[in-house]
Amino acid sequence: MDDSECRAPDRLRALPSWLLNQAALAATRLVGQAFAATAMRRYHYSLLAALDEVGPASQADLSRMTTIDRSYIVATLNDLARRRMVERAADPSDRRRNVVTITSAGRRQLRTLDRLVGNAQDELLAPLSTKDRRQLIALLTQVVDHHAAASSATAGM
Amino acid sequence: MDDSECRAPDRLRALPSWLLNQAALAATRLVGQAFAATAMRRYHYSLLAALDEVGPASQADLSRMTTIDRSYIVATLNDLARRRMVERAADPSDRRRNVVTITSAGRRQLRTLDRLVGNAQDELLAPLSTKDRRQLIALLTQVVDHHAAASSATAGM
DNA sequence: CGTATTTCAGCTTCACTGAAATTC
DNA sequence: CGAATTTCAGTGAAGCTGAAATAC
Repeated sequence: MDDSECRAPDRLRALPSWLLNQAALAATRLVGQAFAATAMRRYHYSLLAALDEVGPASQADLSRMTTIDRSYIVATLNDLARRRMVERAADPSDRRRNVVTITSAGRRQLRTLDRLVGNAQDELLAPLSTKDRRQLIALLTQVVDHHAAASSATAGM
Repeated sequence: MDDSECRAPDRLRALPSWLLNQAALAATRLVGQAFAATAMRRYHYSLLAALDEVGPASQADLSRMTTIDRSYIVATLNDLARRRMVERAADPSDRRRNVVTITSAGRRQLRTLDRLVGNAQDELLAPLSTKDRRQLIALLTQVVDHHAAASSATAGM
């Protein structure tokens, strides 16, 4: 039983879309393992990080910032509110909106998650040099920004 | 309504795992749109490509090659067999195994999908120069191979 | 009026687990 | 006996749609 069946076909290995999906899968697994002990998932982290960085925000804004679907925002904020990591209040200036605010417990949890996420990034990029890591980040950022701009343009039509 | 809510927080934008997930999402969307008219999904393509490249194979081998879960291999091959794009036969030398073979209809479909996938790659990497595309592929390949080796090592324990 | 926000219900893809039946 | 293969049942995360209620 050699490893001839263990390497992906070159047809797939040459595809950027396949490579991206495989790499993203590895990333998701590593972050998931790092978070396992905290009973938090990536979406919890994304929302806490966004709220910590931009301050109180509406759920629609959070959805646009993080690209997390509006329906998943609701469910994830329910989790975070139950654990007293965020607070929801009606926006007095626009009563359709909720103003979501991170609590000090949320900030404390965020610091823990920051550390766990950082370790997972190191594992993820273990085979790359510091220079290669920067290069990968720069290339991915170009791709992501390009398609974020494209999708927000089509969303407005 | 400026775009202050439309850009992801720097905390997330700096994370390789976040960038990979966002880029993989764009890739999945583009390939999905390209395949929409064919009623085929990415997994159908992966299996057809693998069978075309390595010849007849067992389902377990296909699973290891493509990293598609064994249970999903069954379902996807059912689809492909119903459309006469693959054939399943018992392996006379090991009656636990099925030998899966691509048909000429499968090869014909594969050529169509190859073209659609190629176009999607071009859209995906549109913001990058030819040199940058090669660089991105090389970096992703290093990451993917590293974690493929790691997971096949732990799988054997 | 149309549009935006929150929320809920539901659908699909897909990663993963467990277990049964069969064969090696 | 243990181990591998195929298959099925089921779980959960996550992307996406549609619609209702409310407010702008």
